[in-house]
Amino acid sequence: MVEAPSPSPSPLSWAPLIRASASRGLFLHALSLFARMRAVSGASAARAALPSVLKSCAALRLAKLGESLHGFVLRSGWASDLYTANALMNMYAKVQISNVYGEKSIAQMPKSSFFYLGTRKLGLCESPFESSCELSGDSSISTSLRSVRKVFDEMPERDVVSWNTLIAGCAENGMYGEALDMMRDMGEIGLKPDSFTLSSVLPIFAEFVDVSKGAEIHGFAVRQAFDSDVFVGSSLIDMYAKCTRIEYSRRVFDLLPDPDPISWNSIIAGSVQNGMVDEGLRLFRRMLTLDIKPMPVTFSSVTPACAYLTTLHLGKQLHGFIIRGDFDSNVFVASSLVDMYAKCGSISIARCIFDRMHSPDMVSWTAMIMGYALHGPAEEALALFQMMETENERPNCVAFVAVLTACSHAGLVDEARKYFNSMCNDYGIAPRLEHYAAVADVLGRAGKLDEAYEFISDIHVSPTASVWSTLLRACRVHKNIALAEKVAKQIFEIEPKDMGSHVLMSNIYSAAGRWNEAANLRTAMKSKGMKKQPACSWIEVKNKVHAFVAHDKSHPWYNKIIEALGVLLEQMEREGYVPDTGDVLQDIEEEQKRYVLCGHSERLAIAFGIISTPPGTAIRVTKNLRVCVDCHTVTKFISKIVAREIVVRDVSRFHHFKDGICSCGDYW
DNA sequence: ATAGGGTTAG
Repeated sequence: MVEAPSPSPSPLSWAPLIRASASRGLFLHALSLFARMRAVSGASAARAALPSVLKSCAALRLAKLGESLHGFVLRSGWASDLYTANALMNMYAKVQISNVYGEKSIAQMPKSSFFYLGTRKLGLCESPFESSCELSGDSSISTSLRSVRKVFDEMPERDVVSWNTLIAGCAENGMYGEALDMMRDMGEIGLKPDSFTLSSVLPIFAEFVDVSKGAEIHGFAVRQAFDSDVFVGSSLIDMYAKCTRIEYSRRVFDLLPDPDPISWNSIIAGSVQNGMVDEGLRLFRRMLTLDIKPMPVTFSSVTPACAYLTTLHLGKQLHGFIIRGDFDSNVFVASSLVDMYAKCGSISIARCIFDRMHSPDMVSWTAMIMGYALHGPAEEALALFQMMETENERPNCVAFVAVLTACSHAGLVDEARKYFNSMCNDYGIAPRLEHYAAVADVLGRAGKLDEAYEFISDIHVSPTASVWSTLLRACRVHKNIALAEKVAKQIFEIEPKDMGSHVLMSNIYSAAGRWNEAANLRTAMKSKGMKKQPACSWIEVKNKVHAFVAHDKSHPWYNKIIEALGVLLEQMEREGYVPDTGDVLQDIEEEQKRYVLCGHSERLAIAFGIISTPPGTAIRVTKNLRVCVDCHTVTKFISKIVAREIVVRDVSRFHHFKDGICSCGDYW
């Protein structure tokens, strides 16, 4: 990277050399050249090279060197130079400093590291740079920004670049109001916002999910013909995607004359995040066929699609790509892999990847803890949480969602209370609905229904239907009809068309033999025009996904599947299986109910898995609803009869069936 | 010469 020093160039030819290095990304080389130049020529020769030198400093995040260069600029009286001042602003926007310049006079800064560099062996940074790096905490971010502002304020003249640098600095530091005010201010003094300005402010509307303001910017971009700029285009795509207007994102993308890898990533990430995972995968494949090189971010955007679909074979293919591209050390990529393997049922592979990460961040820890929470071994989840705390990683609110979910899935009442209190008191995190829901769930499931009711009633923000419905489910388990009715009333007020709760309540009535009320509820559902989401299960066999809905005869193997189920049913009945028809909502004869149960989609998927794979192969099925009680029992029997491990992922967790036992301990 | 866009956990 660093070329052998050539004979000293004449004073005038240093600057172009330095500029060339910086523009090729050889920042360290640019700094070395600058140091050599300082050693052999006077200060005035440095002037033309300063913007590139400051840029290199910014790129390498060398705060102390940047400050001492600032001192050099002030002492030389070049602070009024437009390009130099712009570069200074940018430098402060990129590095982290601990004091605003001026508080400790920058002009008096020691002629430190970069003069020292000149006498060192030219080459890679050892001490001068490492010791000059400031690795301070969050509080210094706004400190740096105040220095950006100060340079800006003291400039004798400013151009669009000066304004854009300040606006971008504000936007990146969450000072959204200021950024937008400044965009208006620059317009008022006659400087028109350009494509740089727009791509800096558009993420603000993405963050605030303000599509109307974002669309105003889009209109302006179209009128000024900035909409073919890839930077503006990518932030427009992202803005619309974050505002759940993925169709607009797509239009912007399709109109981009020359999308770059980041534009591709914006549309792929947007599609996946909006649930259009197939489209996201299609776009990813198209990107590969167009020979556009994927980047680490591309993989962290696509991998969640496999996690969502439970398509382990696709996920493994992506993992292969990632390893071949040498992206697996990227934290974002590794975290998405941990999550993907956990959600595809391979918790042990997830753990391997997690253990090999050099510096897992909060997202990585949380993905792993959530993985255990979903699979059942709550001890592992709690142990990891504790390990994380001892490593001085500060859990955030999502990490607590994960650990509370682990408690709730394992019925650990005391631990749930402990973590909830620790979150509020030790970490000062305001509990959100997800936290209340997890604690209410575990209380309710433990039979402490009244305590759960009080707990939810105490929530200061208004609880959503989903928080109450955890309690409704507990009421069903503990057969408390009075409380169930009270809870259902609350739910139907908030969410009159909540399907799951109607079904649950109707089941509660049916189970108690109160057929009239159950029937009334069903009539009400019909009159509200509610349609039950069809239950669907799918399974991967030989890298192909087979999907089943209840009583779906469309699968080519349907007859074989029913035949196999019949054989299994006979064996089960010999071993003492009695159908539990409590979950069958319809008011029909018992014999018909049994028939309904037999058609449940996960049974079709499991039976298909058994007859289409060699004996002993584990079977992995995913279902879009919760497993019903009877299917859970049946699957336990089947796992024993055919001596197979059966892994079922339903909407809330994984069930690992083996030898007639399920990892959830029949608690879900 | 100096400035800009996209990513992972719920």
